[in-house]
Amino acid sequence: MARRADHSKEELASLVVNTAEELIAEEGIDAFSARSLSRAIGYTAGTLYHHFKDLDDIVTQVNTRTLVGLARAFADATPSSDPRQMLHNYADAFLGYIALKRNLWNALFEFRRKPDQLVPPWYIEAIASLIRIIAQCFQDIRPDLDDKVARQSGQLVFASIHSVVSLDSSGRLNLIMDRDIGKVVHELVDMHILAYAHRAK
Amino acid sequence: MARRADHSKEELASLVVNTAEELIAEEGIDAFSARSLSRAIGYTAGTLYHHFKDLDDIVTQVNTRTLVGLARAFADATPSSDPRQMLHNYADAFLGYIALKRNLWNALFEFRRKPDQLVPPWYIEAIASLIRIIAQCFQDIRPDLDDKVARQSGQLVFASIHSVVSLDSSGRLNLIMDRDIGKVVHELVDMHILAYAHRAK
DNA sequence: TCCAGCACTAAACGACGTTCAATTAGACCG
DNA sequence: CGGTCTAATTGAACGTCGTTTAGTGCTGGA
Repeated sequence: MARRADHSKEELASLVVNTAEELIAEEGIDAFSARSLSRAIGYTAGTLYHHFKDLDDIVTQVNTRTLVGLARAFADATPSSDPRQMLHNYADAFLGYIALKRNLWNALFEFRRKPDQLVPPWYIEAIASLIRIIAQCFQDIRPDLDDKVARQSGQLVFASIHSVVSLDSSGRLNLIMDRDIGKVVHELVDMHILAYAHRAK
Repeated sequence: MARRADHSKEELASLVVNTAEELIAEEGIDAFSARSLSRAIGYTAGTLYHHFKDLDDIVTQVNTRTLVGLARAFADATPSSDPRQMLHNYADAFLGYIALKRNLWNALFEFRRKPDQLVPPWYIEAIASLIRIIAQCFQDIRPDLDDKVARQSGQLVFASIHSVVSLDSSGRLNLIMDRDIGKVVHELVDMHILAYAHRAK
């Protein structure tokens, strides 16, 4: 066959990314493949490669959406004037978002790009902006401390929570602990708050 | 061909696991395959399946060795009478071991077993015993606290460090923070000590 | 209306994990 | 020693994967 009038270049591109997102969300990243995706959109696998560099390219676009969605979830977190409470609210926003998009979140960290391939800079920036939000809470708890310290705490708490969550999503949290993920995350938040509040000036 | 006198059943089994360990250590879990392993030992891929259930079975045996090695590294950690210092020494033992066996450590957490497959119980026990060692340090810092709390702190610090290390090994730590893994791990330890020391009774 | 160029397909490549019929070397028995 | 049974090993096969490419025919512009 040859050219089809079914979709314009742009329509096809967004059809691909939309369908990829649905497939990953429903079946998980392991069941996702060039062939299953092309089958789902009614084209051949080869067609994907005329519109995208490779599968990584497609997954990366899906991942970007996932990160944007998390940013929105943070923005929608229950407000509070107490920075400690706010940290817990962010934690809940995080937990809620991930519960909703488990497979998509896993794709962000489980999908194996080719060895040398470097992470797109807007990934880093998207995460950095989330960490800035968290760091602001720490800053509010102890305004006398250097904001470098607050940023550091923000990174640490984000990394800690991410790790626990990803252990949980991949079914390996019970390798390390026997408690519920929600409990653990809030314990971690309390821990970081407690440590931060007692830091030497 | 048929039966060969090259190796006894036991010899072949340990040849397989030894070679698998070497291959994973050198090339990483991604480059590891039934075909590359069988090529390395001078047998056909089919032969592997007469001695092991599947590849998962082989990787699991390698992973068990990795865990045992980590336990030994903990046992060999620099002793100290100060429990806080000791926690840092364990952290260094952990970092040192992983620096040495990066690919093997990644295999433990990156290898994707089939969906339903459950983690072997001695995995969990091996990790639990490491956490007990860590929890003991916490207990020593504040003997007045319940030992449940100490265990909980042990789990949290283990999970946190594990996560940061695995983010680092998979090249994703810089998604979240810009600092050296060693620095980050010791910051985490300090944070957990600080929080633990200030816990309400 | 014609044609160049583009979008698309189908087939192919070399990998992967896994299975299995066929083969045959070694073990055992008489 | 000869025969037979057993179990270890092979090689080919199946269906999967990501990716490439030659060829085909539709479509937009002249």
